[in-house]
Amino acid sequence: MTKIKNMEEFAAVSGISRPTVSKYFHDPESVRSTTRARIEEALERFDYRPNIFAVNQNRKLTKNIGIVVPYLADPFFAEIARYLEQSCIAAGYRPTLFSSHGEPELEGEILDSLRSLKPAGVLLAPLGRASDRSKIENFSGTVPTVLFDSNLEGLGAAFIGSDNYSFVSQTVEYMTRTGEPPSFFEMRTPANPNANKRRNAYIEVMQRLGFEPHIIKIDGEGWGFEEIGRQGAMKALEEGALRTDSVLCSNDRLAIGFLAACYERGIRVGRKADCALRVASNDDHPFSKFTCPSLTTAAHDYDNVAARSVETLFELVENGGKFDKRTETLFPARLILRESA
Amino acid sequence: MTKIKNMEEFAAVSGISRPTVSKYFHDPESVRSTTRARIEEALERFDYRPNIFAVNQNRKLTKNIGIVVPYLADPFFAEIARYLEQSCIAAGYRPTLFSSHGEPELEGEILDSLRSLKPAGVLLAPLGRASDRSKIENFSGTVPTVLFDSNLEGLGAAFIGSDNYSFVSQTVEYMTRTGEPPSFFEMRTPANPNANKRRNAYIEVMQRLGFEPHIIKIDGEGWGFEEIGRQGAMKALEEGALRTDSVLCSNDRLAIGFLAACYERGIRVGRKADCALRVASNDDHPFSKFTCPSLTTAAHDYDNVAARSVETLFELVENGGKFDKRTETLFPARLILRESA
DNA sequence: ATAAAAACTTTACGCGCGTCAATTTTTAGT
DNA sequence: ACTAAAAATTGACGCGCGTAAAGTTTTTAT
Repeated sequence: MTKIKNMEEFAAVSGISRPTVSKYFHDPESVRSTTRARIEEALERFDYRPNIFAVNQNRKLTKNIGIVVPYLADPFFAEIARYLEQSCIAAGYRPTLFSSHGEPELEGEILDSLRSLKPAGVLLAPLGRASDRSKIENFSGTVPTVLFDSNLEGLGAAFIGSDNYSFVSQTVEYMTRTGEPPSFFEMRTPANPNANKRRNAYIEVMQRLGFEPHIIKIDGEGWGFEEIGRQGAMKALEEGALRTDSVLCSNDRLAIGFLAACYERGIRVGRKADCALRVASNDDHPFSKFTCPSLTTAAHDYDNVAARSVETLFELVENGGKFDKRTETLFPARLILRESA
Repeated sequence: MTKIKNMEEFAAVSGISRPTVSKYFHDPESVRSTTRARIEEALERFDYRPNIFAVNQNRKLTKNIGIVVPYLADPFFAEIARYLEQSCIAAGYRPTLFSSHGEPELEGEILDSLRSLKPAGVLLAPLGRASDRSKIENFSGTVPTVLFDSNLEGLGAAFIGSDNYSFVSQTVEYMTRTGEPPSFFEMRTPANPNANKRRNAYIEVMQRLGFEPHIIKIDGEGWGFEEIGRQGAMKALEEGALRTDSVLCSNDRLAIGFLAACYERGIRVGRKADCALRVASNDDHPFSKFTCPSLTTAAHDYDNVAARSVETLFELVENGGKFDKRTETLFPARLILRESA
């Protein structure tokens, strides 16, 4: 079996001219079926693959897609990244995964190095408040960009995410229907814009239901939400900051910390009679099934968010990188009843 | 400010010849300091970056490095990947992160697409038992490869990981010293070779200490360890499979499931007097601090494993991709005492 | 100051493939 | 079977940069 060095040689052994072979690799459907058969048969025998660097150098538009998430150590983002990756591959693109690791500077550097990859498009879940708006604006002006998970108003060609109102209204309504109205437990300066939407939704829903909103704001910076939640909960429990026996955490990672604090202090959490506190939350984090007690939460529509994100990006790419107007697509949550509330 | 299209133009505005500019980008130290100053001054004014595809097409050795982990939704791997990424960047390389997502076929596809990236080297944490040995053997014969976390005997130019004996001996010795000897809780057919080493270490240590080993093997396939651990624990607790009040789990993710099962069944876990069971584990998973109770475990030496892995890879690359003989470097564990045991 | 070494410039080729224009072959349609 | 349309071939150029050879300038050392 001779080694095939380049497309020239491969064209020779397959009996097809190089330009036609090139066309085949660009789009197999673009050549006659008999030709395609001959190329694919040669492909079986010689396992040649076009030099990816030469291809990308010459194509005006590459098949590269960048996927950027804010914090990969959060399994939520790892899961969604997985789905996005697979969808891109299935569509014939080459995804590359990046994590900002919670650092705004790194997010900027990623966008820089992404630019030099000349990607056909980018799926970007920004850090949020900490993001360099102007940098992202500049970037998405050059590269077709779809934002997901975390919305930065007006940035990117489209945004796909979850409807935070749907999350909070379901959890609040459930808790008020089955017991006392919840306090809202969140970080004082949340990194993520979803947090603000959730707080506002909490206030609105509580008022609509005729209850007075009560928000517990805890200190802490960074992306170590579990620890922040744990310490914040310790403090809140010590100070008796809860008005009722119900708490709604802004997100599951805070709730994980909250439950850990309750356990440490010997407070039984759950909806059973012998429990002193009910805790619910939002996100349906992969671990929320394994907390003690298991966490009642509102689940993202993972699949739809991810699927719609890639769909939108592909539309954007095929549309030349521009949409007439920026769209925002929000998917509702699904309430997951477990033991904690 | 004129747009710089290529190195030719950049060389012109910087007043240096293109070959010298090319040399600069390959290694800034390789040009005279006055020359370097002029280039860097021009760089300030024009922010030009060499076309990465053209560079990689022509260089015999790229600056690309592949990082492959078996399961990115496990925060342990996300964390180690983060460290590896940053070390590579600091050394002037361009890392690309891949996850096999627990699927052997995907691991193979990643190696294929990695090959076409012509990487200078690859840091590979294989799936383990499910990996296609011959494929990895073939790959590491072509591409300088360092294995980490999960050892496949004889494969890759080197292996860097943790000393499983150190993990288990510390946890077993601690548990026997402070209470009854533990049973060992593990999957019947573990995906990871570390699991086998841990079981053997458990048997050895127990015998050395004069206790009879007792292993509880649970069913389950795949990478959803928490759920496997939870169900296995439910079954084991129902059947009264525990010989003593102590359990050592093969890894933290199983332990997370175990603790969830205990909580569901109302079994108090911990080292206090009112507790019925002690549970310890291995890995120091990022979440293990927030379990209920918090998990006593043996921690990987994350930093050293990661640092040594990249160091070894760089040595390998500088050594032309071959070592005289394959080395295995193991780092000992550090016992983390928390509440569960 | 002078010779040798080091660094730079000029010129030129090649990498592997995209793409175009002109030509030839194959397919499809009445 | 004849013609127009579709597809493939041939030949050639260019992408942006690595790299080598030969000549020129600058630096280092005696």
